[in-house]
Amino acid sequence: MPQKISENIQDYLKRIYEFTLSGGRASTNQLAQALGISAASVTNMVQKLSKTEPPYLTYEKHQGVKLTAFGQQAALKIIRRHRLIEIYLVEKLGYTWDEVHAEAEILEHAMSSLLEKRIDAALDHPKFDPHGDPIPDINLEIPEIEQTALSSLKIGNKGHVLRVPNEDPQVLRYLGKFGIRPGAHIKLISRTPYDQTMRIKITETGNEAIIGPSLGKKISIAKDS
Amino acid sequence: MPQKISENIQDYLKRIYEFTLSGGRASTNQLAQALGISAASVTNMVQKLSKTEPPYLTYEKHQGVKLTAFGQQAALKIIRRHRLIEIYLVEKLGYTWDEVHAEAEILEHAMSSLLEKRIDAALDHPKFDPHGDPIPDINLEIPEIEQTALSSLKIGNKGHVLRVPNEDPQVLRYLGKFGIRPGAHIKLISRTPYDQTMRIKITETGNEAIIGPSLGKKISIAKDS
DNA sequence: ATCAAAAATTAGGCTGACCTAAATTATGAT
DNA sequence: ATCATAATTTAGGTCAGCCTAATTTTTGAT
Repeated sequence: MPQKISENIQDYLKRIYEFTLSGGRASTNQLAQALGISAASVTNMVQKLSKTEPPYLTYEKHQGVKLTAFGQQAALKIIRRHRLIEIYLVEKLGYTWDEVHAEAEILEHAMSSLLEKRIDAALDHPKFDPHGDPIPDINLEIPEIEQTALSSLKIGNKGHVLRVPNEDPQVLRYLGKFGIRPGAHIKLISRTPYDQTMRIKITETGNEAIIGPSLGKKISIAKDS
Repeated sequence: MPQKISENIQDYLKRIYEFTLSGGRASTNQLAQALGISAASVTNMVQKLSKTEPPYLTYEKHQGVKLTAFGQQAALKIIRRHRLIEIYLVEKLGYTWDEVHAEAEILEHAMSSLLEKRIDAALDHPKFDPHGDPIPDINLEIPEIEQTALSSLKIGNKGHVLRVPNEDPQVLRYLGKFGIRPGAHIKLISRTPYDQTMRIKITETGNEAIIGPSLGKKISIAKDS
C-alpha cells in the first residue's frame, strides 16, 4: 500500500529525479553530498526505497539508483509544488527570484492538494517558475521546450534567456543586476579563448555582463533569428 | 542558547498556552489528549522542556505545567503565524472558514519570518483571524477585547458576534449556514429552561439558529445597546 | 479519615533516520 | 594485468520522540 511519504523521502526522490534527468543513474556519493548526509545513510535509505510496495526506485549494488515510474510521479508532485510556490511568492508576495528557493524548499512539504489547486488557479496555471524552470501540470506532464546552453552561442549572435536554473542567491542577484532573467534578450560580444569566459550584452538594460564557463553551461537560451 | 525548536515542541507550547489562558496549569492528561499521544510521553517531554536553558515552562510533579515568559513568547509566535495564515487563506485564496484550521496547523511550522512579514503586510496587518481570534502583533502583543459569552445574553436582547473559536469544520459549516460569523448581529429569541438551548435570530440573513449550551459558551459576543 | 478510582510518573522498549569506522568492490593510470 | 585510490556497502551505535506496563500519588465520595 502507498504509505505516507515523509519529508526526507521526498527530498531523496527530488534529488534522484534531478540527477537522472539526462538518463543515467544517481550515485550514492552524489546524493549524499546533495542531501548533506553521509554516503552510508544514503545506501541505507535507497535500499529501503527499493523495497517498498510499490518500489520508489531500482537499486543495484554499486550501480546507483533510478526512479521507477511510481517514484517519478512522487518526485514530480513535489517539484510541481516547489515551483508553484516559487512563482507565487514572486507574483503575489513581492519576493525576488533569489529568495524563493530556500523558502519553497520548506513550504513544499507543508502544501496540501487543496492549497496546490488554489495557488495554481490564483496564478492562472503558470507554466514556468521565476527561474524559467517548467512547472509540471496537474497531471505531472512537463512541457518540452527547445533550449540551448548560453555557452553554445556564436560571437555576435543573439538569443533570449529561457532558464537560469541556479539555486545560489548570490549568483541570482549577480545576474539580476544586469537584467539577466528569463525573457531577457542578449547578444554574445566576445569569448576568451583560454577559458571560454563570455561577455554578453543585455538588450533590455544595455548592460554588459561577464559569464564564466560553468554558469554559461547552466543558462539556457533560445537563439534568435 | 535558544536551541532550534522542533515542530512538536511548538505544538506542546501552543496547547499549553491555550489551556493556561485562564490562569491555571495544564494537566498531563489534558495535553496528552489534545496532542493525541500518551500521558507518559507528555510527562517525559514537559520534563525536558522545563530543563532547557532558558526553560520553556515550569513543571512540578502532579501539579501540571505553566509556560515561562520565554515559553509564552514562543507559543505566541506560532499562534501569530497560525492566525495570519488562516486569514490569508480566506482573504487571498478563497478558502472558507471551516477549511483553514487544518491547513494552518501544518503551514505554521513551515513559515519563515520573512513570509510572516510579507503576509502580514499583504493583509495590512490584520487584527483578527476568520474566527475572530485576535492575531498577536509583531511584538506578540494581543489586543484586549471586551467580550461576553453568547449564553449570557438575556431573552430579547441583541448583540453582535466577536469570536467563534471552534476548530471543528462541521460546527463552522453549521454556523456559517445561518450567517453566524464575526460581525453578525443577533438577537436571543428564547432559551429552554431545562438545558439552556438557545434560539437566536441573525439580523443579516433573517435566519434563526439553534445553539446548544456548550457552543453558546464558546461563542463570544458584544452586547448591543 | 478511608480507600477506590483517576491521574501522573517511572521503567524499559521500539523505530526512523542519522552517524563513524571498517570492510568490500570498482576504476583508471601505468 | 596490477594495484592504489575512490566509491560504496556493512556493521554497529546514537538520539529524539513515541509506546506499554507497572508503580506511585492525588482526589473525592462516603
